[in-house]
Amino acid sequence: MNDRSVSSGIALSIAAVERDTGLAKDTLRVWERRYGFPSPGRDSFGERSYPIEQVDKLRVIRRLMDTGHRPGRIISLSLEDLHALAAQSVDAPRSASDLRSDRDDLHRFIELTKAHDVDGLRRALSQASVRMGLDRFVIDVAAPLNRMVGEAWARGYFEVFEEHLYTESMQIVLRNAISTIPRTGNRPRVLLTTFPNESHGLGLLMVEAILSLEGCGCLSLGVQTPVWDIVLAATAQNADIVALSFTASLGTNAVSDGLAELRAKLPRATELWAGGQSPVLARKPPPGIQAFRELTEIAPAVAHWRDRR
Amino acid sequence: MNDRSVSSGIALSIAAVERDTGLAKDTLRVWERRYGFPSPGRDSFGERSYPIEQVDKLRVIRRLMDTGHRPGRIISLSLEDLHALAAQSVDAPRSASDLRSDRDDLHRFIELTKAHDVDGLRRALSQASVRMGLDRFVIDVAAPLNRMVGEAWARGYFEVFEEHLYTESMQIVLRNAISTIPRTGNRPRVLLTTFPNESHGLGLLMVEAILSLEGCGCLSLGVQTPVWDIVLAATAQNADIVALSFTASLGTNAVSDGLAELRAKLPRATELWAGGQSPVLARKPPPGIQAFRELTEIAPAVAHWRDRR
DNA sequence: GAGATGTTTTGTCCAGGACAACCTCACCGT
DNA sequence: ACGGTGAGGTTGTCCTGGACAAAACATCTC
Repeated sequence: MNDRSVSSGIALSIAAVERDTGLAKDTLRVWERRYGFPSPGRDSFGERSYPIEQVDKLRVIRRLMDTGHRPGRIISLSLEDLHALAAQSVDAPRSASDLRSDRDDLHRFIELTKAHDVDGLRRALSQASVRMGLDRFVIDVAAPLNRMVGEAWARGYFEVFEEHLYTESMQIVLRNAISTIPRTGNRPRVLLTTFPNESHGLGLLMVEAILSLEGCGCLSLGVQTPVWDIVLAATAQNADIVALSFTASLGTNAVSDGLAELRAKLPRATELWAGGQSPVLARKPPPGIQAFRELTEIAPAVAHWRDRR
Repeated sequence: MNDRSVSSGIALSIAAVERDTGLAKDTLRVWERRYGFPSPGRDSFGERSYPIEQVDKLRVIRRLMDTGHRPGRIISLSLEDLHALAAQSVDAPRSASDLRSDRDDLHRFIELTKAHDVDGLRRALSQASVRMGLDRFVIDVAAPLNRMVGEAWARGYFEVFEEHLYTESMQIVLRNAISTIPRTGNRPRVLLTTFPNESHGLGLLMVEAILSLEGCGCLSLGVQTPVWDIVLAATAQNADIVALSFTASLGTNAVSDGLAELRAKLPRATELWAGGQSPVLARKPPPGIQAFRELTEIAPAVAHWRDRR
């Protein structure tokens, strides 16, 4: 309705910052009030005008919060300190399952992405998937690679667009692989989707790959399905299981509220499976919902479901 | 942070309504103040609690606004009147290019979607694409079908999840078809993406199909790339053209602001192409930006680009 | 009819206050 | 040593009511 957010290269409106950082307008204002950061200038209409450097810092803070940090503690740190913090929290949990050799292997893909060699990346991923088999590829390559890419971004090594290059390539490879799996259409029938505001579809594809290999009848609605429509779809398709995928980008409460709402509206007999990086799932699995921390838990869960029939 | 939006089946919090309708919280409050609708109840904390029927009506209003209606004029109409209005604005512009026989053909796909026969739909689309050739398929089937599906939803004929079923199937078919086109990697090199908050990737795929058939070197970043990262990617990839796709869902100002910002940051030599349903593109093509109303304009534009070299 | 000029409509921004849920941590009893 | 409990700090989201620029529309003039 106006051009408040035009920000010709130098500064952004509050709406543009919300768009680029994922932080709500209310949150941006209250941080300014409480912590003194961000400290936007004002344009000729008296409205906030955020310098690009502050927006960059906000993005890094947002990312660190996704990994468990709290704003009050980190908001006053310098950009360098924040990057150091990101690198440090990455190094810490490197343990058992991440063997050195695996990581070195995976680094190849990271470097291909960094070199912007999309064709090479796609070919390498595709080859790996064929060589290892889709299930091992998803669990041993796709999943850890996703994490590494996220970490690379947090450390400032990757730009957002490089993350997009990777995501797009991985999606294409996964979709391709899935389409070669013969559709048995067997039970359990699984409906796959994400909540609104959760636009990350990679997790969905990984789950779909594993479930399809297990011989489940998968139907993906793609991303961002409103709760009520998930219910309608599950009923219409007579789904045995509704599977949702989350990243940390979706707010904690959006996850727990949405799950509770969905559980309430879904028929008793329909199971609700939730997986992904959201902290909610790690801590307290809400009642009536099966939370997955690892992709490896899926196959046993399917077997268990079949046992119960 | 709390469970305000839990809304156990009966009513939604303002955040949930924003999520499900795409109307900003501020807008919801100001409509209530001005028009008396929506008129949410209050929960035990004194916070707005929107009955599900009002949310449904809001969604329809939102959709009608995308097609040119103004809230003040339609907000007091009943749901039936709104549906009638939707059906009417659909019938009106049915003219030249939409021949009767074509539409009957396309109705087959609509009915397959309505029957939730995903496999059948996917097969039928795939066959059509092979039979007609990808370029004609995109222009004569995919594009009008998209419009028909949107209209079917506005009329209340489709649920959101049925739209998702259609979208997902069409995406799979298009991706499949695109992957069979030999990658020449020739000029012009085109970078494809959408702005943040524009999560609809179908338009992108249709454009990618046409451009690839024309022998362009396409690179898609997927949806929702921040402006600054589009610039970085275009520079890194040495793109000749940046192509953006819009639906009417992205706010008018978000489109024009974003385009202006992007144009300012992009190198002069890089062309900026924008296409889709956004009203902004129809009315006034902003300076330095090439606006496309129809997919058929793309091929000549590519030819024209090559002429200039 | 085309263009200039007023008027209404509409979305977004603002300030500053409130509060429930969450997190942290010191304290206590076993 | 350790699990539980409660006080207090932290944090995101919601609230009210006001303001204003841009867009859309209506009206008048040549």
